[in-house]
Amino acid sequence: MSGPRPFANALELLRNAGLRPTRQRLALARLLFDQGDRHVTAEQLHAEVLTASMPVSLATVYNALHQFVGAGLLREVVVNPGRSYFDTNVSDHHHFFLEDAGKLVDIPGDRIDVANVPAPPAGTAIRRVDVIIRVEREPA
Amino acid sequence: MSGPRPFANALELLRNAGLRPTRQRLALARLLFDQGDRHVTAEQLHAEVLTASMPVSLATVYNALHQFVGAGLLREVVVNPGRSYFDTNVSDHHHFFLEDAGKLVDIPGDRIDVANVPAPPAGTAIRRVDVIIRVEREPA
DNA sequence: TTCTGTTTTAGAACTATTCTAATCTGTTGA
DNA sequence: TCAACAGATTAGAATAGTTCTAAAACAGAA
Repeated sequence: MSGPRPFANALELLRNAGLRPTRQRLALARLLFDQGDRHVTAEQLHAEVLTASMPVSLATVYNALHQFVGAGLLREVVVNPGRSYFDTNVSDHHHFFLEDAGKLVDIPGDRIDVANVPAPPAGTAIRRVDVIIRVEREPA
Repeated sequence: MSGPRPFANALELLRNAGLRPTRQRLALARLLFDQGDRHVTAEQLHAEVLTASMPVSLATVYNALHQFVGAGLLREVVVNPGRSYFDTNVSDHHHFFLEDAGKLVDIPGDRIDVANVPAPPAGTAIRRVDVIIRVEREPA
């Protein structure tokens, strides 16, 4: 009865995804989905859930993140070698990547046009189009 | 006097980039630039240079790849967490990424249109726009 | 409750990459 | 030509992020 959430609560969200609503997954789902759109790394989320006095192991954080991606609740964004971001916004959109700060900023799908996409190589089908606009601190 | 190369030879290419033309860098530059456009990982290039009976340490391969990127001879493409690709095509273009095979395929810059790019966040300037079209083996 | 399959966990293992400190090499200038 | 020095290379250790393993804990069904 308060925020604009796609599901009534984390429990229902997990049930809909066919994931058993364990304490750990509930805690993680709440952190991820009870705020607006977020871009988190596994380490960040792990730190948050520990701070929230709900100890969850790092392995479980990774497991849950991947299960959420598999269930379409989360999207993995790759911008940096050796570190994955998980995006709670799974609608059609793209990203600014602030290289200095290591931060992602959403660009709504309708705020950018990608046209004339050539046909994919023979025997393959397009799964997704990712546009990443890398920005840097403006030279003084 | 044979192939279509942007520089007469690896030696001149390194000199122009302000890099001392050592044996190792010459060997790597030849492998990278004497063929057409390539997308290699550090490990792949290391394996190639060893096969070519010119032992070069992995650390040197990484050093050289980064120096080549810094000199604008190479471009780093990030599509996978935990593995970098280096692209010898530094002109304006984009990529198909064949997820099953882990292969990159160039899309010439003029074969795709990215329009209406929104203004970058305050205080930042666009450094590069990357379009990655992820494709998968066509479902049978 | 008890049972069963799933989930969680600590810690080890793994992969890609970077660092370190010693050795070597290319270039410069005498 | 050669000495000297800055820069480059190297093996191996170290690091970061992630995945794996095997054992213990748990959720849900009966």
